[in-house]
Amino acid sequence: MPTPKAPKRRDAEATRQRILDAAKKEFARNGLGGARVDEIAERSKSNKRMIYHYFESKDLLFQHVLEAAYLDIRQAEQKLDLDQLPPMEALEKLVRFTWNYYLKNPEFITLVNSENLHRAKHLKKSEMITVVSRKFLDMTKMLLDRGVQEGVFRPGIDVTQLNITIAAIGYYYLTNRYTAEIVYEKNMMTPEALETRLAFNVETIKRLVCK
Amino acid sequence: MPTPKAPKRRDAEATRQRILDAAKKEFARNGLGGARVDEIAERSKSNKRMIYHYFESKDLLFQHVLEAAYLDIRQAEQKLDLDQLPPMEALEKLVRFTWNYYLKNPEFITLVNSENLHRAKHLKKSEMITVVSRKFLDMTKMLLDRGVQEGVFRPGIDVTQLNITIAAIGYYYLTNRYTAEIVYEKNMMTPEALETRLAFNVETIKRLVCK
DNA sequence: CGTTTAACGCACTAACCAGTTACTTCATTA
DNA sequence: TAATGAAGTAACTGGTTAGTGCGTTAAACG
Repeated sequence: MPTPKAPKRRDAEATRQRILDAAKKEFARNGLGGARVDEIAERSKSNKRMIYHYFESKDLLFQHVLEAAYLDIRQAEQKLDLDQLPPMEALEKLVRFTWNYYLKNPEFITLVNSENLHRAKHLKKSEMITVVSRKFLDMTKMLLDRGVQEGVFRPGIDVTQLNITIAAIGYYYLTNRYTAEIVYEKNMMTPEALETRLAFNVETIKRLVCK
Repeated sequence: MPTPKAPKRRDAEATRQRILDAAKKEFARNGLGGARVDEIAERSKSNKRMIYHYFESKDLLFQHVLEAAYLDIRQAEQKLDLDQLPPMEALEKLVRFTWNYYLKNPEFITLVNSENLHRAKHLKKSEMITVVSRKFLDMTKMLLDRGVQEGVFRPGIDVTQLNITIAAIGYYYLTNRYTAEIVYEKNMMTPEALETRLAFNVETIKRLVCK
């Protein structure tokens, strides 16, 4: 008597999620163009037919992955509760959060890079992005205004420029670390190197906003 | 009588250069993976056989393009003559130069992005890079020391961190402008927007180094 | 002028890859 | 329990792409 075949469970939601997870890794590692649908199928322990069943095309799959990534970082930012802290402390918390998020979610950076190589054509189709982005802008605008009102930030700072700068000084360091290690002949990813950079970034932003 | 075929001139160096130029554009536009050798052949008014004759493989062609790009920016930096100016003015000149170089040579950014996606495997093989990078570091180190000695810069600033920050605040703005235009709902590339950003960057760096 | 060298280019191939076809297996529910 | 439709799979296809084989032609040089 043959061993009774273990009845294969079916779980649409779980399969969908496994595909999404595998796609995130593959897209982050190789970019949209370099990513292989076969690889995603294998890594998700599913198969190509299922990918096209749930996501229609490689581009649409990428769009889903990207949307999920943006949603995740914006949601995490909202949980920071910045209005519970004095402005300067809140700002420092935001700088540290941004750095640590990039560090712990390296896929985010590579996905965004890939999307910019494609001139944001996937993000343009997403309605969700506008909503979460506005919330993010509101949050930081509020922080900035509060800092000015309490007299700890100088007036006239543009929220967009500040946000871009906070992102830039962390993002650039991490995404360009491979070429930087050659140019500067240093290991950029030792715990000490990372700590040094974070401290430098906090200093940069504090000096930028202070009176 | 048919028009006699104009005898085709042969110029190895010119052909090589046309291939290199076309490759730079194609790699910058589509990344290493997305670039098409056929497209490079066509745009260079040569053909695929010539590309492989001069450059052996797609990867080696990419390496040549990347080396040329790094050499170009480093040479331009050396021409700034920063030691002819007071430290703070020299630093501002460097910040402005870096921004303008990225702006006028958008290929540079995309090539570097692509190389980092591939973990700098091409740059690792290049001996030239180390030489020009050291010169660049020497130049900025000298500037920083001079500023401290003259009492206009605070002591203890790390050259590498400073250089990375100067690059970051310009580079990030430009490379991520497509997604940024969606997130911030602003046009990032109008003359006014560019001017605003450059002014902000100068301010950021000045505040970072001042006492 | 004849021989050699190197630039040049057509046309091919072997591999690869996004997307599909045709089918089986399982879970739900009438 | 049988009908229905969704989940799941293997093998295939048409088009694309990096890389080549081989022949041609311009220039260099004795």
